[in-house]
Amino acid sequence: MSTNHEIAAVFSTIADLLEITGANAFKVGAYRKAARSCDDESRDLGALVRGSPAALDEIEGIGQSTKAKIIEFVTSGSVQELEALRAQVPAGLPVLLTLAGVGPKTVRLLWDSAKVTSLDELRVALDDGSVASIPRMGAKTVANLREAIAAHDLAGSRPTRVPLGVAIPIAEAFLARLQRAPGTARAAFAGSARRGRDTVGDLDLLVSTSNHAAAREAFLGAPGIGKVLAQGDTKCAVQLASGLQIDLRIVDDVAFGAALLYFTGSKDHNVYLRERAIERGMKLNEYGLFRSDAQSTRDGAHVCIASASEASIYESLGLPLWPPELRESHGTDFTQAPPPLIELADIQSELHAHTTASDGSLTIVELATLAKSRGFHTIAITDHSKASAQANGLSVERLRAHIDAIREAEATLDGIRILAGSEVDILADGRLDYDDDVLERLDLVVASPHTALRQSPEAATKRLLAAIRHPLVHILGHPTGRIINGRDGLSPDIEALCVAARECNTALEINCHWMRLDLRDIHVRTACAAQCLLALDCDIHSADDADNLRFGIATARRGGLTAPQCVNAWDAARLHGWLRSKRSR
DNA sequence: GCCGTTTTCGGCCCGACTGTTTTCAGTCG
Repeated sequence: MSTNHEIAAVFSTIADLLEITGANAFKVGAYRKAARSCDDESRDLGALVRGSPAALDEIEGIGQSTKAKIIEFVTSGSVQELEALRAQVPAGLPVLLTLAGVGPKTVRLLWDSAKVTSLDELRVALDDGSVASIPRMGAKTVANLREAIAAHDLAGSRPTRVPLGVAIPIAEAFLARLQRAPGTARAAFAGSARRGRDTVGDLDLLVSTSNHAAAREAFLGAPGIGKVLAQGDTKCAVQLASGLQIDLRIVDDVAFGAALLYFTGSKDHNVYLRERAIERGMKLNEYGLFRSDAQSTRDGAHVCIASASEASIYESLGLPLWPPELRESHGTDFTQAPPPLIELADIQSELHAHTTASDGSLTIVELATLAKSRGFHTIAITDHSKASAQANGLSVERLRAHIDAIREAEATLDGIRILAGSEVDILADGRLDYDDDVLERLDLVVASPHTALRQSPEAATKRLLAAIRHPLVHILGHPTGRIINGRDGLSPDIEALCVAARECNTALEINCHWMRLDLRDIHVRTACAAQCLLALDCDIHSADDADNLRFGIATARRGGLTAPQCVNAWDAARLHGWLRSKRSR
């Protein structure tokens, strides 16, 4: 776990414990926000404390108290206030907060009235009737508690967040149902999926319709639903058998923009917009932007200032329209124009693809045809190098023959450049898996770490810097090697990598596969600030992999990437000029 | 606990659904 995650966990735990003790809700919220900020911070907090602690002041939601605790944690390994809270609250209580429908008030009530201090004691208290004897604890609540415990036991080792690439197809299947329902005007997914986060905690769907009941029925009648969590006239929530929760909001079409804005978030961005509305004598909710003295419900739509589109609401608040991917709180100044983020249509080449020669399922010609069908001007064939034996990596002899085959394929196909490349292993010590005389013969070299992914941050930084600085390397492939919900991968000093990449004109890859998304969003932010080149590649092993580009684009946009900084968005002349610049011949 | 174009105190987004209640508290997003 990184230092940032550890500190976030400290603040999150403090928030949980404070909440159970009945502390001021705004104080609890401040700790939760501090936790989010630490998790989202791209710089290593440990390094900041040791190098430039004043920089902590720039982090949104970090004030004097939380800053002192960050320093305390980094220098001593613990936080006194957390230890003091732990002494007050039984260790087994916070887990009760994770039960569905159970919040701090309920935990406190169970603790005070039934002497419950752990999940096991709650089970006993439910069985012996002591929970049922508590005021306001009726039969239904007892049943819900039992179910929540069962769900908690079942969830067990299941990751709580679902990869974007798994969530989006589910969202789109639901949207297709909603779009077929009578009365539906518009349907969209919102929430963190629309903001393009690499994983989502749940799915947020929105439908505008003249027939709320039909939309609700279409939603609740979808296959795969394990449990209905809520069903009202404007809001429904279900849990799929897989555990994924899906929330649906149903609104009239006139409020679609306001609802989309509200449901897209982030939470912090909603608070920002709503506070800005208040400052200007207005009120913002999911039905629209209203004069603050006006009726704010759906019935008051006739006096609303803006509601049909997100753009109209931003404009009425005196703000430019911000893309969903940037609606987070990183100290962004939302009064300024957002950067012109890269789009799917900007991508003109694929520079990381595997054939049947190593571990891909397509031939050279099939890959080239696929790239051509996408309107690309260039595809690079980059099969694995010899060290990746598990992926049938190519020996030098096989690589030589492969290069010939690629040249031959290019001669037979019009309208697409086919580059002879390789995804070369970066060995644990930073050396590459082919000698320079072999690399020199390739049009393009992607250097990637595949093994020794648990080495120290220092060793990883040294290893990756060597690859970035290698004069024959064009792209550093999936730099950390992380697999979402699978392995953490390397934790190199990303800022150092970005600075070196800029100096050497080497691109850092955003691997678009939804299991990787590596670099991740916060790393891309660092890369954009350092103005180094980035590559957006699908690491194609089969035809479907090309569809992962959207996920990489989302990650790139979250990092603030614009087209000129992405080598795949360059026209052929510029791209090939850059590739040749790393070859002496 | 954080924050500032009505600043160093006094605020802090807003609404839906559920369960247990005869008007609301708790939870959630």
